[in-house]
Amino acid sequence: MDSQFLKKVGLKVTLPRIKILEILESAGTARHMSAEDVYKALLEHGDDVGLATVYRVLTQFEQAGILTRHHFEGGQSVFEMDEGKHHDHILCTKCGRVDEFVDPTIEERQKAIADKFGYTMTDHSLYIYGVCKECRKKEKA
Amino acid sequence: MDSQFLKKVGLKVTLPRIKILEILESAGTARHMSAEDVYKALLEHGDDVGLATVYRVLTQFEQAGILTRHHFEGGQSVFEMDEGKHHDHILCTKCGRVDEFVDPTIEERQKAIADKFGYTMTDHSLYIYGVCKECRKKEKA
DNA sequence: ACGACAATGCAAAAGATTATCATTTGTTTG
DNA sequence: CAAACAAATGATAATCTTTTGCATTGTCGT
Ligand SMILES: [Mn+2]
Ligand SMILES: [Mn+2]
Ligand SMILES: [Zn+2]
Ligand SMILES: [Zn+2]
Repeated sequence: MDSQFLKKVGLKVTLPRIKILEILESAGTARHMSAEDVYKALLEHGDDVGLATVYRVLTQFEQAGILTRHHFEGGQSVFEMDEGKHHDHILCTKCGRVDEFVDPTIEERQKAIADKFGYTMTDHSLYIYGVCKECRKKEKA
Repeated sequence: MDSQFLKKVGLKVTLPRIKILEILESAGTARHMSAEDVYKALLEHGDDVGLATVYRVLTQFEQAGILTRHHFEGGQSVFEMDEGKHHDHILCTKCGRVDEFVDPTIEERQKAIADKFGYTMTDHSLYIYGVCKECRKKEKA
């Protein structure tokens, strides 16, 4: 949260890092942001940070465990504050809406599958794609 | 399989398309190939096909339902012959090994989650990442 | 305040994929 | 079978996202 946090993970407390943290923390519903999203948000706030720095800092935050990186369909990486609790995502392919969920049964089954194939599981990614309720309404109209 | 298949889906029977089909069909264990992989395989066979054509044809085959496209971690799209039966993947992050599985319980739970959130599910992708047995052995040594 | 070293910004580079367009090839027709 | 037309190809340029090089600036412990 505060900048002492950065020191703790071995990163110097710089203006770009503080600003980027602020953006991510105050993102609200738009928790899932690409580097470009973060960059634009910074500019809108009047903070002039280079795009390359945004990329660098996001990667550092990811390695420090502050952020989680996702690979939604469509190319760019998206990041979100790591709130400690793992979750997966369901996305609307029409409007880009994102919802989060955790399903203990699925989590458990994944581990079982890894075991069965002799893998030590390090990570997994599950994305469900579909059309949300609002977008279905619009389509009918 | 044969080239009449191409006609059926509205694609002209051209040399590049036939060659690319052959590569994909005879891929064996290396079923999952990137455009670059296919391109290199063609060159090794002495078939001079342009990289742009490989990209175009793979996309066309995907749209025709002959191929399935996946987004494994690491940037490039990978393709595989569509054998009709859906499956998910578990990958070794050390050696690139890929295994395939189907878990009815997970499939079912995904549908339930989509319902719960009011989505009409159109697709989903599940990748489990880990270290395979062979690679664990090597690490210990 | 000083100095060592990390961090930044800009521009160039890289990697993957798509678009452009002149030329070639496949398919249809007579 | 050859002409005619449209579709497909290949070389290259362009795009998009992300990374890198490097000179300059900023941070932090002393
Ligand atoms: Mn999330
Ligand atoms: Mn597969
Ligand atoms: Zn929607
Ligand atoms: Zn392995």
